[in-house]
Amino acid sequence: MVKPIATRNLHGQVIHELGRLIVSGEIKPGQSLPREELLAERMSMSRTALREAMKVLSAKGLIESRQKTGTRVRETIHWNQLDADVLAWRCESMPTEDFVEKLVEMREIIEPAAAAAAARRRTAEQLVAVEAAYEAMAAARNLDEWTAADLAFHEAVLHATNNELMISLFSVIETALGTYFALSASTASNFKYSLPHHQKVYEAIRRRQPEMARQAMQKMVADSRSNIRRHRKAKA
Amino acid sequence: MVKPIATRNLHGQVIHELGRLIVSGEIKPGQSLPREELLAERMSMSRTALREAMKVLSAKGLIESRQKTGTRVRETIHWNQLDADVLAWRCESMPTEDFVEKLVEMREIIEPAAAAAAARRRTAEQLVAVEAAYEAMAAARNLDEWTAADLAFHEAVLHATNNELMISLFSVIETALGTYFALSASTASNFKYSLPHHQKVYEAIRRRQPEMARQAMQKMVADSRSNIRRHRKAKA
DNA sequence: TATGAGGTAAAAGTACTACAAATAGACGGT
DNA sequence: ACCGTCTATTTGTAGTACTTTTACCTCATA
Repeated sequence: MVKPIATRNLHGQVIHELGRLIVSGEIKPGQSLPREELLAERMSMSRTALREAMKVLSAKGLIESRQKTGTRVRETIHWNQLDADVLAWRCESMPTEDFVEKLVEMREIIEPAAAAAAARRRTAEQLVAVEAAYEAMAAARNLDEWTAADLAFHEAVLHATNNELMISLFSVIETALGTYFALSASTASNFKYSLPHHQKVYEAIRRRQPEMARQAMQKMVADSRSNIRRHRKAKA
Repeated sequence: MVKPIATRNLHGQVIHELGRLIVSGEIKPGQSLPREELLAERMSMSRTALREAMKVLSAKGLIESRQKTGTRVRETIHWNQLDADVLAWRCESMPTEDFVEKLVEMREIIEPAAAAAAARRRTAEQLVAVEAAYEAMAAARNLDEWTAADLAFHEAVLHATNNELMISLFSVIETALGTYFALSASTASNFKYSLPHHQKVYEAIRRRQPEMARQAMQKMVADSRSNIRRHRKAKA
C-alpha cells in the first residue's frame, strides 16, 4: 500500500530529489535547469542516469526539454497533479493550508459519488473487502492499525465502483488521509471516533442503497473537514 | 490544446508504440518484455533510447523493471489511468462501450461539482474566459470550431474552480468529449444543440449561483449521455 | 528427503565516449 | 532595416564496458 520509497536506484533518488525541488517551488516554473552535462557532474552521476530521471519527470509533466534551449520547469497547469509521486512530493515539504483544503474538496466530490456507485454495482467479493476493512478498523488497537484499515476501507469502496478511473483517484484520498492524520495527531486518544460513520457507509453499500451511501460518506468527509478546522484553530 | 503527437523523437515514438500495445491489451499484465538488449535490437534502436522510453512508461505505472527478472507489465490497478497519454492510448484502439460509460460517469461526478465550485470562487478573469469560450461556441460555423470551443468552455470552468487537482482532471473530460464527438459524428448537422445547456451553466457561474450551476451542468452531461445511448441503438 | 549455504549467470543499472540533429542567436550581405 | 546563412550550444542517439542485484542451480549437510 504505502510504498517504501526505498528507491535504492540512483536515478530513483534523483527523481525524488528533483521532483521535490520542483513541486515545492524551490525551482520555479519557467526556470531552466543547468545543462545535462553540468548537472550530472554537479550531482556526481552519469548523464545517462540523469536523463532517465528527467524523462520520468517529464512524463509527469513537470519539465520539458528541447534541444539548444535546455530543460525548463513547466507551468503548474501541465503537472500531473493527481500522480501519486507529485502529491507525495507536495506533502513532503509541509503542505500549505490551502492545499489541504483542496484535498478535502476533492474528497467531498469523489467519495460520496464513489460510495453511491459502489452501493449500486459492488460484487459480493468487493463487499467482503469493504467489510473486512471495516472490521479491521473496529478491531484496531492503535493509531497505526487504524490508519492502515481506514485506507483499506476507502480503497475498497473505490474498487467497488468497478470504474478504474475512479480507482486511480485513490492517490488523492490516500494523500488527503495521510495529511489528515498528520494534522490531527492530537486525537490519538480517541482515534476511533469516526467508526460509526464508516459503519453507515458500509451498511448502505451492503444493502445496495446508493443515496444512503452517498449521504453517509458525505457526512464523514464533512466531519473530518470540520475536524481539521477545529484542530487548526486550537493550534493558532 | 490537442497535442500534435508529432513526437519526432525516437523514444517519443517508442513510448507511444509500447504504451498503446500495453494499454490496448496486446501485451497483457504479468507478461514480461524481451530483455532490453534484445528489444532494442528488434526495434533497431539503442538500448539507451529504449531505456528512456521504458522509464516514462514505468512513471505512468504501466511497467516495472527489476534486475535479473526483467521488465513486466503491471496490473491495471497500478496504471495512472488519469494520465492524458494513457487515456489517449486507450481511445486509439477503439474505445470499448463500457469504457465510454466510465468516462461519462466521471464527467457526471466531476463537472457538476466543478461548475458549483466555479460559481462560488471564480475570479473576474476566469469568468471572462468562460464567457469567451461560450461566445466562440455560439459563433462556431463548423464542427471543428465547435469542438475546440466546447473543450475550451469545459476547461475554463475547471480553471475557475481554482483547484489544480480539479484542473488535472481535464484530461478525462477532454478524452470523454473526444470520444463523444467521434461517436455522435452523425449529429454534424445540428452540432449546436447543446448550446442552451452551456448558456445556463455560464449564466449560473456569472451570477455566482452554485446550485444552479451544478444542476445545469448535470443536465448537460446527462443529456450527452442519453445522446450516446440513442446513437448506439440507432447503429445497432 | 529436506534444507540451507554458496556460487553462477543473466538481466537491469551505471558510466563514459562519440557523434547526430536541431535551433537560438550572431553575423553578414543586400 | 530586413532576411538568409552560419555557428556554437544543447539535447538526442548510439555503442561499449563495467557494476550490482538476485533468481536459480548445485551440492554438502542434517
